[in-house]
Amino acid sequence: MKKVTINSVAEYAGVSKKTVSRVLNNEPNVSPATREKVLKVFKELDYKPNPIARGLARNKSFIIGCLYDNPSKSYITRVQSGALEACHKFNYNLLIHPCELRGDELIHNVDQLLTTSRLDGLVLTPPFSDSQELIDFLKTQNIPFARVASALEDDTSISVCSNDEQGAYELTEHLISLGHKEIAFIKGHQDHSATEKRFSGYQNALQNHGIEFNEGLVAQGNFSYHSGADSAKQILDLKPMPTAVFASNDYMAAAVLKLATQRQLRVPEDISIAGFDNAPIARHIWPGLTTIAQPVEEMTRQAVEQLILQISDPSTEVYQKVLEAKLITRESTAAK
Amino acid sequence: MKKVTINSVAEYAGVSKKTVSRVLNNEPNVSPATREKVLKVFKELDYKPNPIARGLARNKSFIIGCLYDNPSKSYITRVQSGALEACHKFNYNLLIHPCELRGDELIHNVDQLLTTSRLDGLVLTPPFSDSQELIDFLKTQNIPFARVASALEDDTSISVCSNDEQGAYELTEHLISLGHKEIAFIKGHQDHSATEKRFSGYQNALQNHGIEFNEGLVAQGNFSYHSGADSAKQILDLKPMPTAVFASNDYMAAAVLKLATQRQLRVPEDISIAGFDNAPIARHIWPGLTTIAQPVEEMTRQAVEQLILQISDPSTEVYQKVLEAKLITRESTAAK
DNA sequence: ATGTACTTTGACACCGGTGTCATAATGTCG
DNA sequence: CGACATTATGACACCGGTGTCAAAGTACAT
Repeated sequence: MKKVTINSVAEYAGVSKKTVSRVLNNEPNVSPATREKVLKVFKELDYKPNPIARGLARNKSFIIGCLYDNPSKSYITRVQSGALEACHKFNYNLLIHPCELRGDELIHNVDQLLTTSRLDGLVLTPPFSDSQELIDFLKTQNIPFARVASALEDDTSISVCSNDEQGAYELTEHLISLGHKEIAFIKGHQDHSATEKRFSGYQNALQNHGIEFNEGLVAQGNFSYHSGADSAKQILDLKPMPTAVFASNDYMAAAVLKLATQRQLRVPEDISIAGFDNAPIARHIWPGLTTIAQPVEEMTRQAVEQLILQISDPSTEVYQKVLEAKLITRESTAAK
Repeated sequence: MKKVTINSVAEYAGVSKKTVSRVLNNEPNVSPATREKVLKVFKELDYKPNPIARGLARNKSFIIGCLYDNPSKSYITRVQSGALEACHKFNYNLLIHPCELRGDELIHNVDQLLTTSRLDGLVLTPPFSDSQELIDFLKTQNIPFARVASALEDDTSISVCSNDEQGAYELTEHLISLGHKEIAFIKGHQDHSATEKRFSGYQNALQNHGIEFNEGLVAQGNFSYHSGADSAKQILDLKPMPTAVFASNDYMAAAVLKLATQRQLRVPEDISIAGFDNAPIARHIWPGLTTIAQPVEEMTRQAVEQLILQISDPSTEVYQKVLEAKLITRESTAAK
């Protein structure tokens, strides 16, 4: 089985390789008869253009990179799944690149990635989507990128996020409507912009319902299950114990639930617990977690799709979108 | 900032591009003085070879593809993490490709992937690592591949797996040693070879301890949480109810735990529950799940590393390895 | 028939590397 | 010191596409 290249196709069809290239790329100025003829040869020889050769000629790789540093595996797989969907639609491929936000090496690390892989663009997921330093670097390097779930104000770069603040507001309101007044809150990782958004949604809801904010009910987590366990201990040890806990993500909420159960507390009778994200674990435990569903796949899908459009036509208008988050009530919250 | 290519380096160093290429690839027949000189220019100009051009010349892409179709997100991220580790070590990249095992399109789908992406090799994860059809296809296409966690007997292709049967045996023995005799079992997905391995480990342990195998205690799952929930219902409805449940993975075990808790059963006092895989969820719920830890990252890391060695030198001996699985006891199992 | 504008086509250089082979430089030994 | 083997180097084609530009073909108006 010999290799089928543009040359063999051209020879077989009796035209020049340039004409074959024209047909391949749907360029104008090919007579219908010629086009037909070449297309037939494509079929006969089962010709598939070599993306590497094309990449060399066009100085493109047709590969999008996805940067992440996130403790939540389910978040990452959801991100990947949305990104892949968009990539496949445009015949791009996805290269995944976990790396650490902290440390001076970030820029160097990304630089390395770019020069060794010749990526056409980057999708930044939290916490990278909030790193001003990284964004500035990418701009100087002229690398197209899109931000997912970023709170940074920058209308010169693509951004798709969901309304974290509103989601947190609704969830808090839900707890308040159930009669809760002492609602503890576990914050997320300091480097993630979502952390402040969710926190202020919580604060605003309290305020608008005439409940005084109490600093003592707030614990600092970092989105990891482990940090949730530490915060849970801190909160459940409070006297009096709050009647509800709102954790900034489901993993931390699961940790609260675990400790509460260990201490023989009944959930939700003795204490209500809520999370954020609607991660799989939220419905895999008992009681299921009341939470906020974020459209992670959809955010990433749109971000990557826009990124690819931007790459193929840099004059495309910069896309900025805020998607809605949705309250999901399960068994972990109940009236006081 | 101009582009630095092999040509500019050659010109700047006053040598031919071929000599630069020699230095780049550590080829012999370059005088130490010349090599030194060229290396210095590399540094001065901050030269990075273009992998696409190299790929075209060598007919290589330096990309490994990873095929998966697995309901467990944590399994997938663990696979990816091991694969990435090996890829980065050899300056390869990883392309992820979720696809469906079922359907006639599998071969076509993979064929498509290969021709459009020019992958240098494929890592097959369950259930693909057990698909004889796919393996035969890859062999005819002469595509290097490595199997992860496959039970298929084929000493002509790279394989790294863990000892599922022994793990299941040990876990069952653990339950028996706690005094359990009615141990229910939830099987995994029929397409996964691990399913039969784990099942026979369970059966063998029963037999060696003089406990009669009872078909009625076996439920058919498919590794998904949902199937675990169905099986849980079936098992907890049995009269008399078994005193222990061994699910073929942690997600299904978590589903059993959830239903048991919903029914006010105390775990492990009323019923012991065990899983397999040591997925994150095993320690995120209460009580924590007794389970078998599989070295997923390590399996994949070794598989990909060997795959790359195989690619760079096809005469490399075919690597086949079985890693050990390890019993992890937590709170979900106790004496009867 | 001729001029003009537009469409179609192909020759050829180029992207940035690698492989082949001829040639130049150097080393070895009688 | 000359004959020969060995090492170092570069010229050039090639991988499989795309971009540029000139030339050939076609349509239409005058």
